[in-house]
Amino acid sequence: MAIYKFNSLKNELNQRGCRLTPQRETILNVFQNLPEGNHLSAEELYNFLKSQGENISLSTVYRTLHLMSNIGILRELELAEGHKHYELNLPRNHQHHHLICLQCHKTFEFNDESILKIGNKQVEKAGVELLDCQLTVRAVCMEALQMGWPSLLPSNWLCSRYHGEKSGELS
Amino acid sequence: MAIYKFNSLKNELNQRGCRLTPQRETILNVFQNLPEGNHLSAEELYNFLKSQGENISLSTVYRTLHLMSNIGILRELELAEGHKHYELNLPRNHQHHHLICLQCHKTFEFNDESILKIGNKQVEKAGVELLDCQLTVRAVCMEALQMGWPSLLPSNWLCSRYHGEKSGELS
DNA sequence: TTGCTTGCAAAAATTTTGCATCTAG
DNA sequence: CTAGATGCAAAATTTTTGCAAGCAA
Repeated sequence: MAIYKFNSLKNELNQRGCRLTPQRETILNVFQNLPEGNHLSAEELYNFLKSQGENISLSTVYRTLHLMSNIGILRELELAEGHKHYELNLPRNHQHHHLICLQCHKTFEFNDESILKIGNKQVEKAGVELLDCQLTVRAVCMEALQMGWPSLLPSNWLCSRYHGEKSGELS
Repeated sequence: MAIYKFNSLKNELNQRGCRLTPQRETILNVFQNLPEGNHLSAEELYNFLKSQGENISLSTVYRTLHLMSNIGILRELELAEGHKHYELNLPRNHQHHHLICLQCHKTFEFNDESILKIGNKQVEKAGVELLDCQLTVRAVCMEALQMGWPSLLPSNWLCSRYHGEKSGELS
């Protein structure tokens, strides 16, 4: 389950002149233990760490998220409004994709191997190196459709599933 | 070139209990005249409008961008760090996708018809209605690779192409 | 040791909101 | 007319930064 053990992370970082600090290790661990399909924003990660007794500053959280995304260890997700979310960037063949309802921000996940093939084709054509490849489908969910979206939907109606920004909580 | 004429936009809005105001029309026009491949953030749109002598408040810009994205007239892009960008959500068969270098934020566009097919399959399976379907590929560009990314890349090196957040300016 | 990292607090950047006023339908 | 929209200014949110002190390699 854990993709990055202490040493592979260390190498990954050292190779770039970065260091493996306890904070970075802790943060990566959180992501490794996150059930598939969950993802965290900077703030959520910060609060989660705090709730676990880990005292890592919010700046460090932001800096770590950036670092790990730029390296390709994490992937940055743009699901609903507000903040970015992050999750582990699994080996290519395990990457999944997202379908989001713009009404309730509910997120569905799906896999499709041909997506990576498309990404690879483009990457090859452009002569660049692929880090992450994600398909994002924005849609309107069944519940909103049943409520009569678009014309009959009360302007401030909220899906029963809508709860703030998130689609999935840390269980 | 103009997808939405006055009346189709009006219908699109009225159908949802929204009104066609001069501000909304002006903003849509900006997007319709934006060369393909360009996209604007809220701030950029606001400044552009100002430069054209249009006095539309920043709040209205934000409110309009949200409205139009939720309706499916605009699509929200998550290219590089910082702010969201928006562009016209062209008819399905003209949608394009993005490849972004995480080092220089340079954006390449590409088309691939099979992507929409994948999106449609998922949308059908989930019983939702598709609004937008975009593949985002994050990568490291050739210039960074030539500089020796990852190991040899000076930590604060910037691609020659890097210029702030944007990949393309309003010409 | 040396230079990358951290935490803190302050600042910047981005987005949202309340409310009085205005206006499209 | 009336519900929806705007502009303004203030507030909230989200993210970045400078700098002294700490620590991995």
